[in-house]
Amino acid sequence: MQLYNTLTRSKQTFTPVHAGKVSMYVCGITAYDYCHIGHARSAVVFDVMVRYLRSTGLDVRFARNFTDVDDKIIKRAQQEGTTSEAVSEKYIAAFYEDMDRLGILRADMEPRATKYIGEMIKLAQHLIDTGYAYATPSGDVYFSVRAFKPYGKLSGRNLEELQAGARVAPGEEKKDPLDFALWKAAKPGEPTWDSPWGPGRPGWHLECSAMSEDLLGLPLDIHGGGQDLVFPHHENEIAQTEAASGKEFSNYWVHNGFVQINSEKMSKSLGNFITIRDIFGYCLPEVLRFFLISSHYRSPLDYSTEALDEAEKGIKRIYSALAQIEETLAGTKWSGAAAPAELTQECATLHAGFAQAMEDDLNTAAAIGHVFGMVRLAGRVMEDKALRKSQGGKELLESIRSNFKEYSNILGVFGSDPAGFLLELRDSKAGRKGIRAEAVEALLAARKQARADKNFAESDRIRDELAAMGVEVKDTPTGAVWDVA
RNA sequence: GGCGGCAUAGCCAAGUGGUAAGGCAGAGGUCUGCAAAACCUCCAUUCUCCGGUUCAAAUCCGGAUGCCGCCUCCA
Repeated sequence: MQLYNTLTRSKQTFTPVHAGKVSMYVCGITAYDYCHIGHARSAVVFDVMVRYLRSTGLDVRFARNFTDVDDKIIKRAQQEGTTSEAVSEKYIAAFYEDMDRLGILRADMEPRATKYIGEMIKLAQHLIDTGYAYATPSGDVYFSVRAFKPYGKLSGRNLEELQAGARVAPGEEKKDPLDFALWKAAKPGEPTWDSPWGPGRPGWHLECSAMSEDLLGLPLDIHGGGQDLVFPHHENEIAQTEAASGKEFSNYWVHNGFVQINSEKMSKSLGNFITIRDIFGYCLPEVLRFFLISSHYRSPLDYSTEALDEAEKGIKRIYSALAQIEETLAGTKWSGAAAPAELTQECATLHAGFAQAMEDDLNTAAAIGHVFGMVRLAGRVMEDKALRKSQGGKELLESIRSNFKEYSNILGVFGSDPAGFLLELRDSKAGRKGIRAEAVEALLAARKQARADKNFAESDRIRDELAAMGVEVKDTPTGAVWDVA
């Protein structure tokens, strides 16, 4: 497949180091708060990437870390009068809750920084020994950025540019403002570990270098994360790993675009910060997931409830088709007629189109276009009264159904039981609009009686009353069902 | 100030040299007691603007305008 590589700023054909196997490392969360929609996007993007690579037969080994020692965690622990460990445990548990609901597969390896202190100390010591790092009298260890010549290759910056923006915090003993911390000397009230430089804790960038090499070996095939990690986090990881090993760190660097609110970056300081669980209070998790994959992973994505509503309509249409397919295939009598060749051909073309879109830098937006094509095709088959009862129609619907199975395994959406999902979706919308199911059912019972009495005026009056509540009534051969407009 | 990205219909969104996917909304039709869903048809001679290269440009080049991101923790 073609993958956009931040390192080369171009799409490249993805070729793993070892044929048939892929090593992939994605920077996970710092566990100090509930995950927000940006975390959701990153998680979904790389989840789809793993699922897709696996669907093509590749053996993917996937690692995603948890940062469980960090300034923000320490600060949070102090605010809450608890320990860093308690804070990170709490938010890692919350991460799993949210991500499970979003349909994110567990990574094969989910290392935590605090379990890799020994490896990090070794790596820092090695960098000191080889002249890439130095310890200060107070017990900090810094990486000498100028000692690593390719520094800036990922983010496309030169040292002079960086020099202008660099700054030294009071109390730091950096030899150069560009240098960054590998190890931080202990401060009162912080978690510490013993090291050759005295008690302290690791700097943020070091963990990914230590853990990825230990778990996956060098070079990695793919290293991923949010766009904001390009600089300085990933740049610093490259410096650490490549200086220490003399090897390339990762062949492909993949970064997902931001989620924005009103075309602006979401951030706590702007007060436009939305957590995943906030959104789950509004719509079903699968709606959020569908929204996140409905545009290309590198584009900025503007969040709004209106956008979620639109995603909800889209996924509803897909599930409605799936439900109808199930219903049709539940029939038992089939005539011998074959399906028209052009419909069979269209099915094959759409299916190939889906794969081509995924091959092109994981273009889920284009892929979903083909999914809708498949929905329309199914609709045409079932619309034709003869075709829907024919052997050929049955076979076509079966292959459409099996294609959808494949799409759902790759995209992680529309894999639920269709009828059940549609009911859940209805209840979700009803809850949002304050519609009570019992009230609707009571009116429907009255309408049923009116219809039985051929009192269509009354029947329509009740329909109008329900419509005013935002409830749509559908008459089916097995009785009336309702939905929320 | 330095670096980078984006600009496609009412809205969302693919498309990076061969004559504008898809979704939502909208219009007409089939079906229906009436509806809804579904299906069919229609809905950008045109891709922010101005130049240029080319047989051919939304796509490449130059310029302008607007929006956004990074340069500090950040998915």
